[in-house]
Amino acid sequence: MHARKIDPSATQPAAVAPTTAPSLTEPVEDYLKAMYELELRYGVAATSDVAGALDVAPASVTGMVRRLAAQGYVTHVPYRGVQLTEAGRTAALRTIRRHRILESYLATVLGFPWDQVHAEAERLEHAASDELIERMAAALGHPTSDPHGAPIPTVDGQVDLRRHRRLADLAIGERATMVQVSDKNPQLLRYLAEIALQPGVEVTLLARAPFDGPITLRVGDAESVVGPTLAAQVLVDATAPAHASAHATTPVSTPRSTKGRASRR
Amino acid sequence: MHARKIDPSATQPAAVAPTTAPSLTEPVEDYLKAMYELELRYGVAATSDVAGALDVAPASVTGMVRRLAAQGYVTHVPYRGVQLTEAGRTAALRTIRRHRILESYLATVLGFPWDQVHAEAERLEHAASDELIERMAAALGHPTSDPHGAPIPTVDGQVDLRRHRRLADLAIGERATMVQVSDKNPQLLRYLAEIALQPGVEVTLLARAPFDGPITLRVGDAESVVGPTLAAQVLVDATAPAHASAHATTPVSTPRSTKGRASRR
DNA sequence: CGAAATATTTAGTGTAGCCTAAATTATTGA
DNA sequence: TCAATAATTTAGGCTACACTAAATATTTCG
Repeated sequence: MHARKIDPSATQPAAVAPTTAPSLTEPVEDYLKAMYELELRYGVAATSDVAGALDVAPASVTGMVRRLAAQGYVTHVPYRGVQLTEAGRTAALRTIRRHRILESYLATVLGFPWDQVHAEAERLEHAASDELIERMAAALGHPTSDPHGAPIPTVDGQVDLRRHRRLADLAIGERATMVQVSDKNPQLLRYLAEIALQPGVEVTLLARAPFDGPITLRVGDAESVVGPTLAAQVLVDATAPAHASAHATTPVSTPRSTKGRASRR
Repeated sequence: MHARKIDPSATQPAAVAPTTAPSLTEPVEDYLKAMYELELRYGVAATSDVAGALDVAPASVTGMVRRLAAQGYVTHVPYRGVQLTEAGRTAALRTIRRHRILESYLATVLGFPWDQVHAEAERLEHAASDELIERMAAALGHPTSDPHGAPIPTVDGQVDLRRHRRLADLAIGERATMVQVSDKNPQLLRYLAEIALQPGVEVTLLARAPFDGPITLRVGDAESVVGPTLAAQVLVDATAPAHASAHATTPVSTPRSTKGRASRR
């Protein structure tokens, strides 16, 4: 072979893309996860929303965003919010996968009540190795959703992004299957467990009092009356065939260009 | 009630002793654990030994020791080493309990090979809640030793401190039960697994070549020849009655005043 | 015993993340 | 439209934990 011209810009070590996972710090993983979730909901992650989600001062978010942008995990237009890059999204989904598998394992295998698994997974998600996570997933038969019904991203970053209807929006007399609720409010979760309103369960909206009044439900065989705030947080799907637990294999995709999403104020 | 004089030094919040576990940082837990183990072996933890155990510079240890002493976890005589206080020992034993229960759980329930559990437990021990640890312990039937034979401290800080003989020190023809080996050397552990030399197994020392030469063993039904370095790391007990696995209930105690222990150089 | 070797501590730095207060930019509504 | 309000960033600090280099104490050994 003959000599080749060498691009001088290539003589420096050139920041080779690491083939191994770069091992992010705990705060970094938390920021990326929070930003992913905000971006999913609002199209963009606002500084104050991130601050609220992580319970830190807005100024701290600005500082972290600077670091994350320098490392290529986010793009940032000052005063305009943050968007994850591909690398950022990948990292966020990895953390979310760990979190949800941990939640599932803690609830299913170790018998944790479903209102406690979030807090526990929140800490373990930063410490568990990939091997541990995959062993847990295998022990569970590779679940596709966590105890609260949230979809578990695959190892290669695919997530079920289907949106669900809110229980609050059912028509009177309409029947549906409860599919999901946020894992972040233990009191709410305890109450839902009490009235047996959990993923996979059949619900019928029996009545809705006017002026945002209480909503009467049939849950399984029992009746419950709940407030509109609760009903807005519970997601449901039109009642499908039979099998109640894990979602069957269904269309799945990664959120690509999110541009042109609804902005929010 | 009448007016009282107020001690001005008491007007600041006064650093009330926390009744809940103070939640130590990860580095602090690591330092205390390392110091506990060094103190057990040598009576006192030398700065350079701590540095070696944690793979940090000696100067970093001095800095941390200052902080730990200020918080009451250790006492420090400059140039003379460190001793854990009661609080320090309690914290260290808590971390060690977590570590060993995690190792047991990972090996027994999740099928991790015994040479991998140390590294995994090393990270999880800082993140797992007490509740998780106790649920794991319960799932295992409250084991008293980990996969490498190390005794698991009880919740209230009791540990089995019995010393064991080294395999290397058996007399020729003597038979014993393998009881323990350090969890820190994966290669050694893989090799021991290969020759089936694991806790609970019967060993007989068949021959010892002179000048620190190789040692011939019968392990179960097979014969193996091992070096003296390996044989010095494996701990054994005079072969007892029958049951091979976990130690039965046996005298247990906390290391109290360790003063007057052998100093080491 | 005293010099060389070894262990330890001090001094001076650096980085990641967090904070508050003050400045700046964007948004809203009268 | 523009002033008030809200959101964001800048400026300046702080703490924990690490490092290197230099100073000091201890131990060992000729």
